[in-house]
Amino acid sequence: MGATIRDVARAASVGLGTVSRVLNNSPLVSQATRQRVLDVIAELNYTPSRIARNFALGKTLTVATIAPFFTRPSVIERLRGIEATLAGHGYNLVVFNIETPERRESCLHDVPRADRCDGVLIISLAPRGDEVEALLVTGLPVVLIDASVSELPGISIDDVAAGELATRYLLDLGHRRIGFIGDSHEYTATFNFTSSWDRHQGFRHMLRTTAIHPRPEYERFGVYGRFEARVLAREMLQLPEPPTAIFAASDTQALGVLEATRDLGIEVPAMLSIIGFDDIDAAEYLGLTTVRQPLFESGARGAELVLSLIAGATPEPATERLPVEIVVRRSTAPPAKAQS
Amino acid sequence: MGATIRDVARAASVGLGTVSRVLNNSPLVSQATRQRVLDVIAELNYTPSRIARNFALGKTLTVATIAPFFTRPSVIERLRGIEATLAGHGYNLVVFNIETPERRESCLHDVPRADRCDGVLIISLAPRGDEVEALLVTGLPVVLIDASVSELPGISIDDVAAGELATRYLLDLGHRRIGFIGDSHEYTATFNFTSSWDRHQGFRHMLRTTAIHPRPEYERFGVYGRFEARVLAREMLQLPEPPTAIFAASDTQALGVLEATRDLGIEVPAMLSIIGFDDIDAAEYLGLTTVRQPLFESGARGAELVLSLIAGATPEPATERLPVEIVVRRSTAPPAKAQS
DNA sequence: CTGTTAGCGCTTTCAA
DNA sequence: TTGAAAGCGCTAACAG
Repeated sequence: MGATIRDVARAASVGLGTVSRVLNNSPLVSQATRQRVLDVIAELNYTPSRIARNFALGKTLTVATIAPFFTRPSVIERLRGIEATLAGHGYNLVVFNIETPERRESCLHDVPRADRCDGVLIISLAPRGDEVEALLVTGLPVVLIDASVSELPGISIDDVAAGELATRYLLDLGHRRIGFIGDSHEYTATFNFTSSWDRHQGFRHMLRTTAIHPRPEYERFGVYGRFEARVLAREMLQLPEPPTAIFAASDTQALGVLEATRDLGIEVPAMLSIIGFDDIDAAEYLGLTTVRQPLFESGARGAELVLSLIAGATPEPATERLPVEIVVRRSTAPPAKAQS
Repeated sequence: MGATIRDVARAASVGLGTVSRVLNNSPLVSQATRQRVLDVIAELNYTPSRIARNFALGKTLTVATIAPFFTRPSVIERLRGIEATLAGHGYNLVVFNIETPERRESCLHDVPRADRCDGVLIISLAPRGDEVEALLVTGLPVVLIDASVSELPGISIDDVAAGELATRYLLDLGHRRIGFIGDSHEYTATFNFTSSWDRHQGFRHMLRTTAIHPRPEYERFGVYGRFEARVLAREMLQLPEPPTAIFAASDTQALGVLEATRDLGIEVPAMLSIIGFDDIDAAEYLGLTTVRQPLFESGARGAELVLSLIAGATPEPATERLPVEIVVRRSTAPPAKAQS
């Protein structure tokens, strides 16, 4: 509780600096002295003060993570990855949960400051032009996870390509009437989430490539969440000519679609194929076919990246792409009968 | 980036202390001086260094939270509550995710130290005798959330009573063959989780009170999780004389039971009533009857408590009990036919 | 009301 | 190899 480096120095009859040196494993200490100091340290049950150390070093040994909606399984999984690697390097993880646009602003503005943290991780939120500027000005290492911006380093997947992948999978199965359920523009714009939008781009592109006209009634957007998706899916499935397959921008939304089929007595995959995105635990559990992205790894990799930047690496503002893959389970199958 | 309090003092031609005073809203500054300083601060775009401030104050402005298994919905909800109130008070939340007994040890040992944080919150883990001692010795404010120990302040519900409540509800519905699915002792002992155990105690007690003999085959325990619960439930439901109702120690486990009924073609609630615990989002969603406990509030309240202790309140080592209530939804009903 | 000064506990030159 | 000394930027106690 109370011993300071000075107490140790005195008790070991060495200079203050020497104690500091053994603390920091400096090679400039004789074996004998080192041992003596070590003994005294143990005896006094001394532990160097982290605050004092940080102050002297001008560092915080802390990485701040700004994340929207803790409650989303994908966010948590990434946080787990971050926490695990940070802990392995003696860094603290301080978290900021964003649930309103106001808080997004204030966190983006206040958190990235050298006296608060040594680096910052931002999950799923793409900073806007001026925000990027502000971030850059701080000089602090910033890395984006699940978002990308040309001026900042990031870890992400290629959402457009992943959207194409999912769509192509459905197409290859023989589906031609394919629906998409994702986040509404108004909603994503508030926070500047980009993944749902990108996946939708991929969806559209793949459809066009296959000479299929996107039908507006097959594309519905709402606030992220199971409930909202369920409502949207219900509407879509009650169309005179409903889709035979639905691509949901996230597993959570796919679960909503699944609920809708249950509400309507539609058999999956016999009458409707569903593909989700993320591969959260529940997906495996419910037999949902989905596009798997490395969630935990994205966090771990992002943390490694900030750590290396903190250690002095030059910030290469490139987005590192992680691989995705389709995990086929029980929610997809060829359509009941052929159609044009 | 660079301006220090000294720069401000110089530019405003005042003493160092005066700047500090306006920074800390001390009333001992004339309005005129204050304004001048404020102007210079704005002009220089100065922000006081948090690290230096912390060092001078001997505080960290940080609360550490030790939580097992981020991925559990209940843990996340509590964390949300903690984050929200901490943020509202300018405190940082640094989190530690426990997924192994080793990490439990090391966190419990290393995290609660004055140079790391000003207070600590521990979720769902009850420290053991010697651990409590060690905690007490640090002199740091420690509050338990969803756990209780006589020497430490805590926020919790009365799990035994809640277990009785759930059981009584089933009993009142007319059920007599009631099963229980909870965490195995080996599992909870590793981390020293206590809630499942306590709920089981309540279950047993209420059964006895009603003169019903607990049947060993109606009580199954396994590692926490949907999958494990599903397996256990399946076994239980395939008994020659299966229970007509099951009380699961958590909603997550109740979901597993629900899956089991689906596997077996058992109708809920016609053939089997299910009651869960926690009232996580999915419960409402799936129409699961459950015992609701204030998750978010427990975090918020716990955070308020540490904050008050940090502010100097005397640590009253009492467990504050939060209320629980049964939320009746579609997974419970009277048994199909009367039985003794 | 306000300026000055003495640390907080550690790291890091700089000499020896 | 080692000791001594100079801060890191801020707060708080002490004179004015």
